[in-house]
Amino acid sequence: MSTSEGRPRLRLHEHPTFLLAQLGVHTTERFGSLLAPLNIQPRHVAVLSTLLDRSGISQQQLCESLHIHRNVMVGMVDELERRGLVERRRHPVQRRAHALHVLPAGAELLRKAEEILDAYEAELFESDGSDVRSAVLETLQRIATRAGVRDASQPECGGCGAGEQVPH
Amino acid sequence: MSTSEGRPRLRLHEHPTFLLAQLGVHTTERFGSLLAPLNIQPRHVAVLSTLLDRSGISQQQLCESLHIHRNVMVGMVDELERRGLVERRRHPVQRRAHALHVLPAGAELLRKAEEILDAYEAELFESDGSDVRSAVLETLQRIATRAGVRDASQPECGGCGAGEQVPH
DNA sequence: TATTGTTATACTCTATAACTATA
DNA sequence: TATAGTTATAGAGTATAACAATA
Repeated sequence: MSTSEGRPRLRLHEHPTFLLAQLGVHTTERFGSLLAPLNIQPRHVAVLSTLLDRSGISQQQLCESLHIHRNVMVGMVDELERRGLVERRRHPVQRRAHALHVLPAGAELLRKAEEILDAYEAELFESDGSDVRSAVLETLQRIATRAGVRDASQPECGGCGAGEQVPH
Repeated sequence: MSTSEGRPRLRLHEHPTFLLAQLGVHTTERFGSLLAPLNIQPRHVAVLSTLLDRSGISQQQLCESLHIHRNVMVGMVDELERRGLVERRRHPVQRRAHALHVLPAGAELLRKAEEILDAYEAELFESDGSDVRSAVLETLQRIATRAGVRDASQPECGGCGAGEQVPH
């Protein structure tokens, strides 16, 4: 009963929690629509991008980076491998692990996807200068760090843009 | 082949699209955990908050505000009504519509939920002053407007914080 | 015993459609 | 015919568990 009449109730869009939730769903959905011609989803972009940055990592490492569960990752890598975009190779030291590599077709597809992503984000920031964009990015990264999301400056931290949860 | 070697590839967390997606999922999950003792979810907070602001609206109007489909809303209102938190009354002019109202128990539960939400958002913004917080909020609202989310300044625009999609 | 990858099953959520009653 | 609400069914996605191979 401490704040029962002092300050007026906030509407949903005055709460960053709800704004972030709605923005996250909306941008993912929109980016997914823009990716449709390439026949991939945002999560595949996350996988390809991570693998291109850190070639040869295991599925397990990939799972930890993207917060996608092992069971789900199997199917995703299956599909990407079937389409000739990535490849499972023998791991140099751990024989029970696979070493994942992006194939040329995968790198080319990623390049096209990133063009689409860049265009979409340019649309998001419209007439804003690069200073505003970097300020917003920095703010989001800071909130992410505070929210408990792994340090956004670390290369092993990724976002899949699809909201998958790891079972516990 | 325009940008194939000029600028280096951006990591996932340098893309606001992926940051927003991950933040949206994370904050919703975290807020949901904090709400667990009240036995409700973020979407229920959105419903109660909207109904308290606009008492007597129909289910259809509530659906449009929160971007939740009619079919899903039936079950949500059923549950809230069963728990004595909201009530379906006769609509004064449209006999085929229901007029939704928050009951005292629902208002009390919402008050507790908003205390939890305020505490969580204070944690998100830690040592930041109210000026930083309002700047971030304004930025998010501006991006939301640009992204095509309905004008965040309009009272009939809400976010459910759960990512439900309306079938098309 | 713990880890990596895989498979199978059950469950949750949601998309689609169809229905009733009002207008 | 169109709208508000409801119900039922099927499908997509995911959690849980269990398994084989390796360490």
